[in-house]
Order: sequence, then C-alpha cells, then structure tokens
Amino acid sequence: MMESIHNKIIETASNLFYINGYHSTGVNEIIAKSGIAKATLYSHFKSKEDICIAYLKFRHDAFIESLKEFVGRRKKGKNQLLAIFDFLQDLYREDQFYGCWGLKTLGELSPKEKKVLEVIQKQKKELLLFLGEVVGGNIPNLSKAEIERISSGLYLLYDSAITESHLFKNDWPIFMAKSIAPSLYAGIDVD
Amino acid sequence: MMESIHNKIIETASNLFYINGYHSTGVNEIIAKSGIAKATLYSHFKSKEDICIAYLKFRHDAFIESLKEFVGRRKKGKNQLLAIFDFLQDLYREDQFYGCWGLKTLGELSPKEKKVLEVIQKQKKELLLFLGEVVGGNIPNLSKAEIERISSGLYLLYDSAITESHLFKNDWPIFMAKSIAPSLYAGIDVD
DNA sequence: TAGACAAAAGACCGGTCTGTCTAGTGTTTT
DNA sequence: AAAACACTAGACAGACCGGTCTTTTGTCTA
Repeated sequence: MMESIHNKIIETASNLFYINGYHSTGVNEIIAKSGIAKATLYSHFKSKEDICIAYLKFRHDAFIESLKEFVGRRKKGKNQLLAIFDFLQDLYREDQFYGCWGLKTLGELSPKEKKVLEVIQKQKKELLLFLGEVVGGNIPNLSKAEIERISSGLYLLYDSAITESHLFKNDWPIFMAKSIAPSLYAGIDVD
Repeated sequence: MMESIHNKIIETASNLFYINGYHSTGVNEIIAKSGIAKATLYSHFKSKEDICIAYLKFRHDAFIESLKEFVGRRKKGKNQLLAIFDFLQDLYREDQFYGCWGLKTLGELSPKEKKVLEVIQKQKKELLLFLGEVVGGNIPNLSKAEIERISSGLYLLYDSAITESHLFKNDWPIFMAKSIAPSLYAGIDVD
C-alpha cells in the first residue's frame, strides 16, 4: 500500500538522519534500509531535502503530541510546569537519544538552505507557544510579559537540557534545568 | 613560511566549516580558498577530521581568551557575572554569527566520530570551569554545590542563548537569558 | 654548485553523492 | 482483455568525496 511505503521511507530516513546526521546519510542508504527502489523513493519525495522536512515534521509532531499528553496528565500547579523536564528525562533514557533533531539539523545547514531553517523555526515557536499556554494556565494573574519571560526561560532551559545531556551523555543538565526552573517564578503564588 | 600556511589552512577551513557546515565543506574547497596545493594540506594535517579538530581548538581558544579578558575588565559583583551575556551580545552583532561551533559540529557527528566529540566535551567543560571560577570569585561563602548550581545554570542559559539567537536570527534569547540569570543567585548577598 | 626542502599543480584512485531513466513485474481498475 | 498504476532492479549521468602520488618550480643552505 502506498501510504505505508511513504511512512516507511520517513521512518527509515528519520532514524538515519537522527543518529548519523543528515549530510552523512545518503539516499542509497535510505532505500537499502527501506527495501525499496530508488525510483519509488523519488516518486514519493522530490528531493532529499523534502525527506528531511518530512523527517523533522514526523519527529516534531510526535514529540509535541506526547509532550502535551504527558503534561496534561499532571495536576495543575508547579508540578505541571516541571513536567516537561520529567518528560525529557524519559526521552533521555530511551535507547536512542541523540539530542534535539531540530537543533542537530540546524547545525548542519548552510545559509542557503532556507526552507529547512524555516521549518525548524516554526516548530520551536510552536513549542514556545505551548509553554506559554502551560505557564498561563498554571500561574494566574500574570501579565503577558511575565508569561513570556517565564515560558521563554523554560524554553531556554529545556533546549539546553536536551543538547547538553546529549553532549555529555549524562542527565545532570536535565536535573539542573529542572532545579533552576522554579526560580523563574519564585515569589509568585502558584499553589 | 610554514607556520603561516598552517594557520591559513585553519582559518580558511574554520570559516567554511562554521558557515557552511563540516560535512558540506570539501577539502577541495579548502585548498582552493586557501590558494594551496592538496599535497600541502595533507602534509600539514593527516586527515579532514584533524582539520576539524584544529578548527574547534582555534575557535575555542580565541573565544575563551576573549571571554576571560572581557569578563576580567568588569568590576567584581553582579555585573561581572552578567558580563558573559554582554560578551555574547557582541558576538551576535558580528557580521558572521552562526551560533556555537562546538554544538554545530556536535549535531553533525555520527556516533563513531568519538575523537571530535571528546574535544567538544573537553571545551565545554573548560567553559563550565571558568564560569565556576567567576561565580566563586564574585559571590562569597558559597558551598561547592551552590557554585556548581549557579555556574551550570549560567552555562545552560548561555549555551541556549547562543543557539537560539542563531536559530531565530534575533537576540531576544540573549536578553532573556541575561534577565533570568540573576534569579540563579537571588536572595544571596552579592554586593 | 649541488642537495635538500617546501610547495604548487593537478592527475589519479576508488568510491559516493543526488537524481534520472529504462525495462520489466505484478496488481488493480475499467 | 486492456489500460493504468505502483513498484523493483539497476544502469547511468555528472559531479564530488577524501586521500595519494608524481612532476615541476623555486628557494634556501651546505
């Protein structure tokens, strides 16, 4: 069936791109690991760059969905804000954790690859927006500027925790980020 | 003269690696832009990976030196802790700012490229250590654990500010990180 | 003046890159 | 039965990869 081949390509490419890097992965490797013909790949995607964009969307959409679900299960209040770090801890513990796909890909981009850059920017803005919602929903009576300050603080700590735990192959950055986060809203009534 | 060719290679490769990415840059491009022969390049470096390591060292050493010098010019106290963000602001304003070379390169690595990974880890640990010194030198009577918490908090904010300001092509992450940093040592006598 | 040396220029190696194209197989739809 | 479709297998194109090697040029020193 057509749809399953399409997904197969994305899943195979996702693993290769994520683990070995975008430029280090060739389409020949993708088709070999997918067990499909090259013409089939190029009938589903018009270029390798398009596969990259599909890869980013695939990862991001699944990520955001799980994150929302995970955070939504927590009770309102402080703990719900910190849930994002517990979620990250789970991610980190997975056998194949290699940091953030978006930032990894960002690092590989040359200035002319604008399309991919825009995808990553859009996705990170979506994360930022979600964090803003969580902050606004858990700390009442905040001004828009305060919501922005806290949510972008969480965002900076979060993205750093991903990258640095991957870099050091150690989860101290996650713990540290989680322990620092509350000082973003210290002195504000939360519970 | 030999030494100047060696440096010429590193400088040329540095610009190409930093701007266009490590894997996107070929040795042919490096020699063409350096105006040297290929054999000359390979008499100075035994592989492209070695050039990459030289590139990372070149950037990092210059970075750490400037950072130390910049921070050292500030008066002791709170402002000295925040100087790292002002330094970053200057970096950001430079015409060719593309984020952190170390983290960019990290994103391109496949798991088997261990040597480069170790270089990046070592460099980031050096930064972490320096931040620990600055924290310890400006906030008296801190326990070792408190110094570590504050300096790694600064570190996480700093690295995030670099990456995210590059991603969004906007310096709000730098401002935001700088404004969040003081909450790391809120309630502790600084001045 | 002869030898050593550093470097330039570029051919060359085997291999990989993205992407296209042809030829053929089987399955579904009309 | 025939046309349409999705797919496989793999040749092919043209460029580029990292890396080695030879040949030539010029300079510096013994």
